[in-house]
Amino acid sequence: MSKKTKDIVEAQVENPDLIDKRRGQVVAAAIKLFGARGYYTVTIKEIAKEAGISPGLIYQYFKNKEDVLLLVLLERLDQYARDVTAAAAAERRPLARLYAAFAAYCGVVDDNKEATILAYRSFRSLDADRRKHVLKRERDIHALLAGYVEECLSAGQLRDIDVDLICSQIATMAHAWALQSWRFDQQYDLNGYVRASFDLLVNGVLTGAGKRSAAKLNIP
Amino acid sequence: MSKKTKDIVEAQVENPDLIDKRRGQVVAAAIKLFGARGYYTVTIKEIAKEAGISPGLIYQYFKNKEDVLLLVLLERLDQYARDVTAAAAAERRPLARLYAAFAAYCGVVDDNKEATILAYRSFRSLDADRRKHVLKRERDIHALLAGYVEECLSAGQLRDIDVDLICSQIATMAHAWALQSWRFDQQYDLNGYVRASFDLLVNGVLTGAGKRSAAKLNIP
DNA sequence: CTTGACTGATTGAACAGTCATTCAATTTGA
DNA sequence: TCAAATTGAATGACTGTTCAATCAGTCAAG
Repeated sequence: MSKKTKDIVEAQVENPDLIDKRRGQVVAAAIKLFGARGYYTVTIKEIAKEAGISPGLIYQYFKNKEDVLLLVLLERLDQYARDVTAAAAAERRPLARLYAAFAAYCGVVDDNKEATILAYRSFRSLDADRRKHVLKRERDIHALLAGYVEECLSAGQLRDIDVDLICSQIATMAHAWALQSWRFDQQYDLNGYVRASFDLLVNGVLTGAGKRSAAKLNIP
Repeated sequence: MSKKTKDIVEAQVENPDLIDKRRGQVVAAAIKLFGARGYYTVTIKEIAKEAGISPGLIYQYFKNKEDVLLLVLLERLDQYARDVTAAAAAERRPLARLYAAFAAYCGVVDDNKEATILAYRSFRSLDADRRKHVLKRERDIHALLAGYVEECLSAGQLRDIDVDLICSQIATMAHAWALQSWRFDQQYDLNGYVRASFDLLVNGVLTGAGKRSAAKLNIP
C-alpha cells in the first residue's frame, strides 16, 4: 500500500508496522467479502472474523466502515497502476508498449474480477471526499495510458484522435472483461479477448506505418 | 410495463388497472431514490412516501424490496429496447440503422444516467432467479444490436468480425456515457460523444464499401 | 333514496432482527 | 509496572415486514 494511501485514513495506533500489518489483514479480508457479496451486506464482524481480529480493533485502524471500503478501492487501483507500468516498461516500441499495457490491464482485471466489479458497485457508496481520492487515482491511471497513446501518436503510428476518448475506451474494455464475463467467457479466454479487443479498438486508428508495426507485434 | 414483466412479481391485489397504477407509482419513486442513493440506503418507508402511499401497501403489490428493484431494472431495459427499436426502424440503410441504434442507445442512457448506473451497482443485489430475468432482457437487447450488425455484414459494409464482441462494445460504450460522465461531460455533449465513439468503434471494421456509405451518413 | 352489510384496499404502529460503533475490562510485551 | 494493544459484550439506532384496524366503494334490501 502506497505511503499516500496510508495517510488518507487515520489510525489510533502509532506504530507504523502494526498499522501496515493490521490494515493489510483487514483490507485482504474485506476484498474477499465485499468482492463476493458487496459492501452493504457484509458486516464489520464478518470482516473482523475473516481477518482474525476482533471487531473493535478495526476501529483502531479505520475511522469507520466506509474507510475500509476506501482502502480496498485504492489498493486495487494501486495494483492496476503497478502492473500496467511494469508491463509497459518491458517494451520499447510504442505500439508494443500500448498493447502490453492493455494486456496487463486486462490481466489485473482478470486476477481481480470481483474487486473490479466491486468498484463499479460501491464507488457511489463513498462520500464526496473519499470519491475524490478514488477519482484521483483513476486519473493517474488514465494519464499512464494517455502517455502510451501519445508515444504512438508521436511515432506516427496512430492517426489524429482524441487521446482521452480512446484511453477511456481502453480502460472500459479492460473492465468489461470482468463486468461482462458471463457473456465472454463462453467464447473467449483472456488472451483471445485481449487480442480481439485490441484489434477492434486500434485497427481503425492506425496509420499505414502503424499497420505495418501492428503486423510485427508479438501477440501471444 | 410489458405484460411479461407484470407477471414476474406477484400481487395480493386482483384488479389489473390498480396493479398497473400502484406499481407505476412505486417504480417511479424507486427509480428516483435508488438512482440517487442506491438500493441499500433507501428505505421502503421513503419509497412509500415518495410514491404517496403507505409502506404496508407496497407489500400488496410486491413480495419484498428486492422485487421493487427487479421491476425498476426491467423497466429501464424495456425502455432501452423500445427506443433502440424505434430509432432503428426509422432508417433503411444498414449502416445508418446501426448508427441510429447506437445513437438511440446513448440517448436513453443519457435520459437515465442514474438508472443506468443503478443497474451496474445493484444487479448483484438480486438473487439468482431475479438476475436471470434481467440477463434475459439484456440478451434481447444484445440480439437487437446483433441483428443490425449482421445487416451491415450482409450488405458487405463490415469486414468479418465477431458480432458478439462488437455488440458488447457498442453497449458498453453507450453505458460508459453514464458511467464516466464525470470525465466526458467536460469535453463532449451527447452528440459529440456518439459521433466520436461510433467513429472509433466502427472505423476499423468498415470495408471499402462501408467507408463510402459511412461518408454519406447524415450524422448530426 | 337511504341504510347497512360486505368486500377489497389502505393505513401506520408495532415487531423482531440487524449492525455499526463504543468502551470498560483484559491481555501483551517491554 | 505500565502503556499500548486488543477484546467482545453492550448500546442505540435503524429498517423490512406484518397485521389489526380503518376506510371506501358496491349493491341488495327496505
